[in-house]
Formats: sequence, C-alpha cells, structure tokens
Amino acid sequence: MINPLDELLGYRLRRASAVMMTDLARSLEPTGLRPTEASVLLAIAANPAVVQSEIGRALGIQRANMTPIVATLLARGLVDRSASDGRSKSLVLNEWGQALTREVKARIDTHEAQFMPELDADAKQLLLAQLRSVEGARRH
Amino acid sequence: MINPLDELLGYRLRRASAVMMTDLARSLEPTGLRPTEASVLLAIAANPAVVQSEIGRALGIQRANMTPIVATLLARGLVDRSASDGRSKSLVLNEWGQALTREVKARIDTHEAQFMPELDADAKQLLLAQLRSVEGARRH
DNA sequence: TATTGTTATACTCTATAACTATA
DNA sequence: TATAGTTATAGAGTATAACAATA
Repeated sequence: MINPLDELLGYRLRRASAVMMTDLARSLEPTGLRPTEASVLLAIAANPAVVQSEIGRALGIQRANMTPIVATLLARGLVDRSASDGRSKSLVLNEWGQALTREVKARIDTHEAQFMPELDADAKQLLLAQLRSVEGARRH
Repeated sequence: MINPLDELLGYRLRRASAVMMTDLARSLEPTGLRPTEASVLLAIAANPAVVQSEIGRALGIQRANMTPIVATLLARGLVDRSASDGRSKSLVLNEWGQALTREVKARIDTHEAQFMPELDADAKQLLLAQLRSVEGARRH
C-alpha cells in the first residue's frame, strides 16, 4: 500500500517522536516515572530552587498541567517545596530525588543511544539544530 | 534557566513534532478534519478500495481506533464503503471526498513549506531519511 | 485458528476557563 | 494589573481486552 504521507516532514517527525516516546516510557518504567514527570525532575535537578511556573515555560507545559505533575513528585517524596515569595514556590530535589535523577539519566542515556546508531557527533548536532529550526519556524 | 533536555534527540523530536502538529491542526481547521482524519483520507485517496485495517497498519493506527475515524469520514459523506469479503470493508472516496482531498493536500503543502525554509531538496531528503532511521531503530 | 471490525474503557498529554492570593 | 498556583473539565490520541462474524 502507498503511504502518501511518507515524504512529509510533519508526519516523519510524528512517527519518529512516537516511537521514541513509547520506548522512553518503557525505559523509565522501573523508576515509576512517566516521561513528563521525569523531564520535570531533570529540570529541577539542573536548576535548584527553580520556581514551578518557570519549569513549565521552559518545557512547554502549562501552569495548570504542572500542578498534578509536581504533586506526584512531592507525593513520591522526591522533591521539597518551599515558599519563594508569597505566591511562588521553589522546588529542590532531596536525597531520594537526586538518587532517582541519576538512575533516570542513565536510563535516558541508554534509551537515546538505541536510536542514534550510525550518526557521529557532528551529524547528531546538525540533526538537533535542524529540529530546533523546525520548532523555531512556528507561525504566529 | 538550564534545560537539561536540550540535547536529547527524543525531546527535540517531541517538541518539533508538537509544533508542527499544532500548526497542522490549525491549517486543517477550515476543512473540519483533524490531522488523523486527514491522514486516513489521504491514504484512501492514494489506495482506492483499500481495506480499513490495512490503512491502520500503514499509519500506525490500531484497528479499534480506526473505527471512529472512518465513521466520521462516512458521516461527513466523504467516503463510500462496500464489503470486500464477508469481514473486510473497502473504502473509496466519492466526489466530495476527492474534492476535499485536493484542498487538504494544498493546505498541507503550505503548512509544510512554513517549516523548511532553508533546506534544499537534498538536505530535506537526508533529514527525512534520518527520521526514518530513528523510527526504524525501534527496540523489540 | 487467525483476521476484520466493533464496543467499551482507560490512560497520557494537552487546552481552557475561572478562582485565590500575592506582587 | 499582572503573575503563581490551583481546580475542574474537556478533548485528542493511544492502548488493551473482549466479542461476533468470517476466512
């Protein structure tokens, strides 16, 4: 059967992304984290005392959707939260969060390596740059 | 703020794909079709009398999820369905479906062009090939 | 036995609107 | 007025299991 979408950038991105997301979800399963939760965990790890809404802006997650994600990380005892000013709340990883972050990073590294077998460092950087350029070509 | 996901292929694919999917949905809005429905429409157009389950296999849509998509296309009067054998059902576009397909193709072309400003034909083919290779590197 | 299509259902991610409290 | 966080809700896409009808 002819697939008329084969040559479409948007379609290829969607399929490639779906494959990697499915594999990532499976790779993270032993940590009990979903991809979105893991991405927030890594963002907190890289930016101690960051404010919740700022993570959302950086990761493209809306404020309203950050709430249950952070609630999950708090409920699992990975993150500590304290008032930054009266309305903002700073997030930091505690000891368990840091330990789990190391495991998450290792699992993501293994996962990523599965999908870039034949690309050298330069080709990988070019590919990432092209993807950023696609993302940045957003229409307004 | 540092985004520790910036260099991850999976993350860049996800973000780029999300941007294009959002724009595609908006580009298709005047047709009343969602991206998934449009993709099935194009698949039928390219493969007259194709069977429903085969479209699903080609597009990565499960049988169970094809049912409501095809039902929408039937309800909109774009597609005709007839028994292929006792259990399979052949799908063809009728006159309205063909007309809407032309509009969908035009809108997708415009949409795609927005996101590949500086790539020549060779670079585009290379990029598509890399995305196929990512997709094919699926673990089992 | 395997396949087609269907139904029902659940989960993940995303989107919007409205509310409070603080700045 | 604008921002941070919350709540509630809806939609779109995807996933699985079970079923009837047919190959």
